[in-house]
Amino acid sequence: MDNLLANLKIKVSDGLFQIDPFTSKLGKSIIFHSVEMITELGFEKFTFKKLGESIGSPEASIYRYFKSKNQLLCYLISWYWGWMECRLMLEIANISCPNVRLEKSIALVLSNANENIFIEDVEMNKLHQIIISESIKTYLNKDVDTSNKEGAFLNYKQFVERVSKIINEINPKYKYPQMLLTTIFEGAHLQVFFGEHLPRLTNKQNTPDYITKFYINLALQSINSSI
Amino acid sequence: MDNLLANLKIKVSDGLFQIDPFTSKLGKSIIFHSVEMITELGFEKFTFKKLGESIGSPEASIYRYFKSKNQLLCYLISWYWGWMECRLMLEIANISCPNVRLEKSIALVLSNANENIFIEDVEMNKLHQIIISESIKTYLNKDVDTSNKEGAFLNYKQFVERVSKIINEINPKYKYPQMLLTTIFEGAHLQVFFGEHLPRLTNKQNTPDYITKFYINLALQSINSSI
DNA sequence: TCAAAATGATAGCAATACTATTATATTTGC
DNA sequence: GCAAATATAATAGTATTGCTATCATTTTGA
Repeated sequence: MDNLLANLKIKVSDGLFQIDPFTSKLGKSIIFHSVEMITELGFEKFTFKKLGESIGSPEASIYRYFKSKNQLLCYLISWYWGWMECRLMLEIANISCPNVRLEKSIALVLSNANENIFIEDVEMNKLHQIIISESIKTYLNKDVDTSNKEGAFLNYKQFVERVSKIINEINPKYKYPQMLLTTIFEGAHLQVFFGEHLPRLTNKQNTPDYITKFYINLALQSINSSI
Repeated sequence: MDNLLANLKIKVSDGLFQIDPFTSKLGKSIIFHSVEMITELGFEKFTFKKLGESIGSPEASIYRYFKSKNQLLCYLISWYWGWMECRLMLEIANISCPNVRLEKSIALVLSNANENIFIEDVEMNKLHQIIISESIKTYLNKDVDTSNKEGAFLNYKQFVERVSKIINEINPKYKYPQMLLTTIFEGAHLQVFFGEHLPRLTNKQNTPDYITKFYINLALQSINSSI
């Protein structure tokens, strides 16, 4: 599965970089080390200066690839969702039952906690941690409309779109597929975080897939009950 | 209703300030102007220097009340949830049916968009906007455990706790009340934001209360369906 | 092989997030 | 009513951040 995707170039909107990082050694190094560093320090304490030191390149060189650390974060997150869309296609291919496809889609969003896949040397596990803790920061700010125009959320929107089509197969009259899905995806990420840091805000169980099961139930009930 | 709460001091954990802002004129001015300014600029572009200028006091004086702009944000958000808990108590008092109480609780979380209430001169409408766009930033970071120990999330936890007790009245065997509620509350805030900035990630309707209705349905279905 | 492109080395700059010091008001307890 | 305590103002300073600019050097691809 990782081998298959290893030959696949994940498309990211060209408003999210100055130079495509996967066209050079330095660019790939920026991606690799930024994932490591943001996972370790968190986005607030992460700086291009520190990144430069860890890469062994000057800060200014990084700015040739990404005009700001925000743009880099947007890139990483978009890249993640591009990859998730590929995984989704493989995961639901040749499965006729839309309910099963939906279940697999939801499980996929939470799957990175269990397995670990490397793409272009990047530990996708760590990128998943970044998605959980940092992705919301890319849109919950005053520059959201600009980022949106630059295509920052395209891959995420496409992912949501694809799954929402499955919902419409199950129940063509269901009116809120996107709303339900973003509730579930963002909620799922949040529950992972709460489980680790704010347990009173969740209901952590011993089974590793309790979050997945909870949201699959939530989804199916909502979709099937409404007329 | 605002008159009633006007005489009520909202309790905020004392780890969230250096000097209680409601004990002095300058402190109140900090609260008032910070709400105005964070709403307008967003948290990232908000600084104590700008706040000082708008108040007419030096930056250093603000640091005597709050050790950082993060602490101030935590204070504001905790104060909001303290106020919401008061509103909740009033809202559900003397209502015997737990389903109705739950419905009113969920509606309450989204109510600030419609009405506007002033507490201590603060437009709670604007504070609600801050909750929507900024509150997640208080916990999605590497200092979350420290903030948690300082009591930053106590008022929110209490609010969730109270509503989760209503869920347990409806279905004592329901295992995920906190999980369901944080999914709904955070989701509800997010859908408001998406409706304004990222419409492809939601399903905006013409009716003003479509989000409320969606989440009330979601909640009741989930609670009643599980054994 | 030679020009174009990418990278490195270095400097600089305005803004941010604070801390520290001293002077001046303001409140308060007696 | 007045001294003492406290709060606030005025000012300065510092390390870091988030960039931009310049020029030398290395790499590259045609």
